Amino acid sequence: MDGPDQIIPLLRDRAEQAGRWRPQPHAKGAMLLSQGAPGGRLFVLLRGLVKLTYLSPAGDEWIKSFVADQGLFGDLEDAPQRFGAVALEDSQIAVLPAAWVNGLIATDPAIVGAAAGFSRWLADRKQAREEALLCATPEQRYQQMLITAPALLARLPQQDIARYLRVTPIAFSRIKRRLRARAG
Amino acid sequence: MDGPDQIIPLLRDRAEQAGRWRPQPHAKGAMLLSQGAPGGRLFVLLRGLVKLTYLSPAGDEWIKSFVADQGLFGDLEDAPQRFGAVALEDSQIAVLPAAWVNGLIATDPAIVGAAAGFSRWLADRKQAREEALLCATPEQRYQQMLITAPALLARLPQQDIARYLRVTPIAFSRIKRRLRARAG
DNA sequence: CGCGCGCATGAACCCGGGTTTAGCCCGATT
DNA sequence: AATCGGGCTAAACCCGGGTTCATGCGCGCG
Repeated sequence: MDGPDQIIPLLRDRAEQAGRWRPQPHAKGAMLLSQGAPGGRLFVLLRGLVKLTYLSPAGDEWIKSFVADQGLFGDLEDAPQRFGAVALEDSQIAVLPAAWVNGLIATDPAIVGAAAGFSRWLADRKQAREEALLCATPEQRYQQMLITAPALLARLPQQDIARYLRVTPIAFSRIKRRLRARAG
Repeated sequence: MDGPDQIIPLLRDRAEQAGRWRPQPHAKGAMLLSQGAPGGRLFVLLRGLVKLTYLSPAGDEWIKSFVADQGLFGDLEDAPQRFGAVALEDSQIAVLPAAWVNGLIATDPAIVGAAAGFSRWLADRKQAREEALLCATPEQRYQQMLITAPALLARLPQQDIARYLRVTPIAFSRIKRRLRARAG
């Protein structure tokens, strides 16, 4: 189950040949994608950290996932964006039109396999996220994160960790205190 | 965004030609798939109703989704099953080996498009489910279901609706009472 | 240098969901 | 017909998360 590492170099190579490779810097805090805006663009994160967010009807922000260092996000469908994206660190990002990428996936033999592998990897992660949201408490999700993604945790503001665990920052503070009290 | 309706007739046709089409009846309550068992099989539901379930470490069952009347479930990966499946009504189901289906998807030109369409449809539904779990309360999720899937709700036991909304049956009972009190 | 703003945390209170126990209804079994 | 069992609901109690208000800290800006 390979992540985005297989496909990004391929995308970069093909995009460079097509003269479409124009990575751009985005400052910490920049909104890269706003929910509801027209979609159809694939974002290639080359360096930095990004959060993908849902906006609830009540106006609260909840975090779908993070993309760190190297990764892909966006939507290959030409439909309104279902989620937003905000840079949490200064980031380097290239943007590719979904139509062009879809054409590539349909024709380029080397891309096909990498795209399929990335899709499987993504589906697997979504499955795990769904299972965690359904089966685990916020505290259990945090403990899981402590094990599987300690480096990421260190880079994230408490607010965003909380919004990812699906609690308020205050409740997250209490969770940490509970764990401190239990473990020393 | 098409559902499974496009691809099922194609799968049936190809499977019949390969002598692999053997639909079998399963009684209400039958466990079709148990979490952790070897995967690699695609289930084609032709009639009936099935729930897909996660088992939490604590032993509680939570419902990932329902498949009604006509649909596909299972896993095309050859990995341990991430979720279980139980028939909620007497059902008619054909089982196809994932390896064979994957071969079909790789070679049969008519299948390719239908499979891609189904994948998009599935990804879209997963996205919606994730957003609902993150952004909405159990009560809001129930109200949404009342609008979008009233026919399904009528066929489901209260327990399973609750396990899908991610509350206990008792809390679901309270939610319904609250809504009754508010609306008459 | 001091001011202010945002982030993290703490305390107090409320509310909704989990848990336990009990009662009801209905369908199936004997 | 009587009984048993499972599904649904109700009541009482507890706990964890949401909300609000307040404090402290660190950083940047004037």
